[in-house]
Amino acid sequence: MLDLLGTLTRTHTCGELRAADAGKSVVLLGWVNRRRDHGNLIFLDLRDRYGITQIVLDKEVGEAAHAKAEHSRPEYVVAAVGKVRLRDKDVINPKMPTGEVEIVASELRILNDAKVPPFSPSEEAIGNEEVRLKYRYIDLRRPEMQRNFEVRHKVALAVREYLSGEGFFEIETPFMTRSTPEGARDYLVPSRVHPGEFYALPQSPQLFKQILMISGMDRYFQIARCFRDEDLRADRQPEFTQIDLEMTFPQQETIFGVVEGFMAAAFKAVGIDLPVPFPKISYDEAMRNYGIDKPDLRLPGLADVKAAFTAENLAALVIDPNLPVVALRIPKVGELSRKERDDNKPLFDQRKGAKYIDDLKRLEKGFPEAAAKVRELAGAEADDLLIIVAGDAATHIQASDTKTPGRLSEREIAVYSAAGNFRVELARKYAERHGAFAVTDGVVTDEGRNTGIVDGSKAFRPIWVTDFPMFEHDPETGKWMPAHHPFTSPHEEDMDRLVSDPASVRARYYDLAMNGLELGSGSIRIHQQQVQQEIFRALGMSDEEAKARFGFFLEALQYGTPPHGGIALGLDRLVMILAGANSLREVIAFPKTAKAIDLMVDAPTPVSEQQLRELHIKPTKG
RNA sequence: GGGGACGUAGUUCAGUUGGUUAGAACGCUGCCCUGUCACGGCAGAGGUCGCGGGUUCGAGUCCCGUCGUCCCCGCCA
Repeated sequence: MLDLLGTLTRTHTCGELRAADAGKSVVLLGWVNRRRDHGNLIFLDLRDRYGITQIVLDKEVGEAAHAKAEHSRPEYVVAAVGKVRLRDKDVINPKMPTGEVEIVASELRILNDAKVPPFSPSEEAIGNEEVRLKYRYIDLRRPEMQRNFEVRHKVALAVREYLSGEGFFEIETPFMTRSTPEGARDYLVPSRVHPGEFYALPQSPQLFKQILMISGMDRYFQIARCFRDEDLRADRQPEFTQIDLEMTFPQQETIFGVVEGFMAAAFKAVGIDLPVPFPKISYDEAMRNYGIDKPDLRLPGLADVKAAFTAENLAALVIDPNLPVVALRIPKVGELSRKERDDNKPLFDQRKGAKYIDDLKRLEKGFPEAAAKVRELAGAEADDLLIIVAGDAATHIQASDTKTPGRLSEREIAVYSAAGNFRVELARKYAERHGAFAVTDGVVTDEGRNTGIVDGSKAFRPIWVTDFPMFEHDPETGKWMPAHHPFTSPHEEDMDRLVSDPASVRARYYDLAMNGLELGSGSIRIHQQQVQQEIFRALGMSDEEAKARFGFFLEALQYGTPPHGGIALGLDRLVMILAGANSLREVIAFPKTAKAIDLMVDAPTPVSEQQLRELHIKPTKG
């Protein structure tokens, strides 16, 4: 028989009572975390979002309350009425913030019972994610998850406060909008009123926010839900949240300043000092130094070691002398065994004509001078893992190595990115040995938040990546594709080469990367209608097609569009980094599986014939 | 669309060369216990070895298919 709450009111949370509260009469409400039954003496650990407090049920103090405790079980919801008592010195629990006190309960009410849960929120590690997602309400009771959502809340709040203080208005844009197929696939919403027609869920509020600039809103932001119907990854969910902003009359640096401001504020809100401004690197430099456009600065970059080899050396090693020769170095990993090297083979992408040398001992035997020079150029310590990556002279691959002065060729990029990806894979695999990733784990702790600001300069390494190429060449279609989105402005001094030499055109486009993760992208937009049309043409889009897809926008551009620009940052990814999590699912309350299923509500599902008829939809399958 | 890992009790996992009645820990149930905090002690319950088919005298174990979860490539302007 369950008890009624009646007029009982919570006086304290389960995390706040301390020695100074001794003697107070209190009412605590929460879930039974654990029960320790000693016969005539029972301990209940009562848990809520704020912590755990021990309740003592002594048969001699209250027989009825003691009997209730005998019947209570983990996850029962109970009310404890009693007095705060200082614990004797020898039974103080130093591991708990409330460990100096306990509640001597005179009354215990069982407000609700609970089935035996498939796993306990009091367990440290739960492995089975399927079960966690199905019983998400139990999973979310775990202190770790509650902490993650506290971080998420604080970050979002700090961003809002900061941007508001900088004059940004938070403005909502529609969820049901027009399909403008660009990059990702749209989620479509059928219209009942307009047979055969569909709304689309926004992939981002891109065009709306640009139109808000045309509208003279000056500074806009939104913590916006976005939808993309693409395959999932650990860091990609079909619906996700972006910190989206746009402003009128910015220079690139103006936007960097705003982002650095709210990032610092967000980190400060969870107790971390994030130094500003963030370093900057051009796309080309990023490729040369890290082999990737989202560099992880927690580990050393690539070193150019071509100078270590003579032409004869390169020929003997079957290395293409016209392509880069670089060394990747991971500290403290040490020399790899034969077996380890074999195991690592699949981690290297050999498809694009790159090769690597990971047996430095053998290189030292055959080419002692070159090997010594490589070590020197790479700045390698004795216990560093050192691997050389170069172009394979024996592979003839179909890739353009036409060189635009000042830009990297496709083949050069292939070698750099093979090295860069290998570096990332190995760094992840040997994370325990080099220890550079461990710092982020547990930086956001209760201790950190309570004792002041922690120095985050080593654990969190943001970097701006700038000057991306405007176009990418698609080898399959032979067309030039926008490297990013087609509303990005080219550099003013590159404009005249839009048609004559598209590969050399730089975009006023920038990414913010942190710890090897792309946190966000933005750009200075095109604000002149003619330029926008030229870009569409350069992309092989006819004027008619452009008009059909973006006519409303091209029209809007003609009514006094100010120069404008902005950025969108993934809130989920940001919180994931702060929480030290390795999946977005840890920081999204109700996420989807890799197959885009919600295991708790079981979505998607078929719908009734009736619903389909009303929407004028006839499925071809199922 | 492709590659890889995994799937055994509620949970985490073990299960040898294919061989008797499939095990452990935690959890769960009952009894005992007044200072535990991962309480302890005794007793007990709990299994379609993901599912389907095949090979075999015999399959958790081998083969084929299928489903599910995770990771990666493609994809994600």
